[in-house]
Amino acid sequence: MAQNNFSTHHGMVDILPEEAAKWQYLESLIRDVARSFHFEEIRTPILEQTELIARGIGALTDIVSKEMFAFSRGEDNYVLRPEGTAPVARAYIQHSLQQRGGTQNLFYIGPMFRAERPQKGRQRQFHQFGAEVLGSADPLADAEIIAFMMEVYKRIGVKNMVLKLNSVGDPESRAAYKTALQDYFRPFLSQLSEISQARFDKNPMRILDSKEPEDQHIKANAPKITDYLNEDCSNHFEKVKSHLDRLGITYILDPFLVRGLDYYTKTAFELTSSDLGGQDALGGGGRYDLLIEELGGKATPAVGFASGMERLLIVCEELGIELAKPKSVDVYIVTRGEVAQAWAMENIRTIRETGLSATMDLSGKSMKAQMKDADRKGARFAIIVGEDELQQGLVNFRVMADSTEESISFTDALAKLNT
RNA sequence: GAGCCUGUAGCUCAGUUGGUUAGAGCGUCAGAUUGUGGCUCUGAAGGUCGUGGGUUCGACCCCCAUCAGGCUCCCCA
Repeated sequence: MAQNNFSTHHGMVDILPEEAAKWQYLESLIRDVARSFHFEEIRTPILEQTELIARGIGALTDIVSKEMFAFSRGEDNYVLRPEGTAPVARAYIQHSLQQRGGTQNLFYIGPMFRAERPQKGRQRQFHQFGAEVLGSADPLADAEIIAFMMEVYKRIGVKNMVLKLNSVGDPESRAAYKTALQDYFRPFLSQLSEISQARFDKNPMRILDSKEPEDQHIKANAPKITDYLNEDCSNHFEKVKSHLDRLGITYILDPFLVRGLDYYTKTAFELTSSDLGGQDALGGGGRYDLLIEELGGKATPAVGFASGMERLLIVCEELGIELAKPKSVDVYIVTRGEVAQAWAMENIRTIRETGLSATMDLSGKSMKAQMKDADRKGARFAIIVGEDELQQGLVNFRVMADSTEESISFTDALAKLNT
């Protein structure tokens, strides 16, 4: 044991081989869904300019005000990206992706960073997969994004999910609503929780999001934003709902659903699971028609979602969904003596070239130990060679499952492997 | 950032009111089987008892701090 025990930083974990196999499965499933929806992958840097995140997500949000991993180097300010949408929007502008024509239907999978206090389902480095449709104001895009998200969970077999849907309106609708909300809450101001009181002036909509017990009965009768939507927002919302109905995607309307990022307009949604515990959001998203303009691009309507990989894994664990079968190797070459080791090192390539997986002992263990290793690795066949066999031009070909073994040429063994 | 709970081998856990060399199962490695896995038997390795202080003749056990994890908030993925 080393004297210095290094470990991962607070809230950051290693993904060990058994876990990594599950990740590979989930990632490939997500890629399959992306392929069938014909969304193209985009990979953006993990470090972005701090100002991009602050401007995109909103300086007053929790993420920007207290959860960023940021540092400076010379003149430049770096931040580990806390979410994926602002970077994708930045890339869209930087590379003039609208020039590719049509809407840009993009997806991503990757690590995100937020300096929150870790707990189950919440880490400082976590992973999201998400998708964006950039360049469409049509409710079709909202429906497509939600359908994409739901398809991932459907293919995995996740149950007990609730899709919450709301519209947070546009600036005009929101201004009217904000006034109505403040008028409603003002008489109760002293009874509200401290947090909610602080939100009263700047962002009264967030009061609706409160889980503080003293706020619940007060907010229960608060005006609903859906009653304050202007005609454009209202029509949009109705069309999103009817598209979802047509797709057979069930949802519940949650007039108090307010998301924590400033850039949302119109559609907002969140997918929650009762199998998650305290951190119950599997994913969420919405429309952000003003973000790209805010970041300096041409006004471009867009909609997207983001989902947590770790939370998806927790849900699968809770539901007993098997994500990864035990990995096994096709062929294990067991050797005795240096001549045989050298022969194996050279000829294992031939097996691999046929498309089968093959491995051998790399540490000079006894044959018994090699056999045990072959068993542990789930080898279907063992090819056992020593100097005697090599002199006769033969190998021992063993079928592990039934322990049958025959002495044949390596060429014949190769033929048998592929039957 | 706040409150509560937990922290003993790689893993899951024992450890008697504080009392000598801290245990088990699983796993790992080796032997029984001088060239052959899964079962069985035998043996070995593996622990600064999360870390650092303090109390005490003596601390895995009591106290404080700290780190890490869990739960509830906050908030989100």
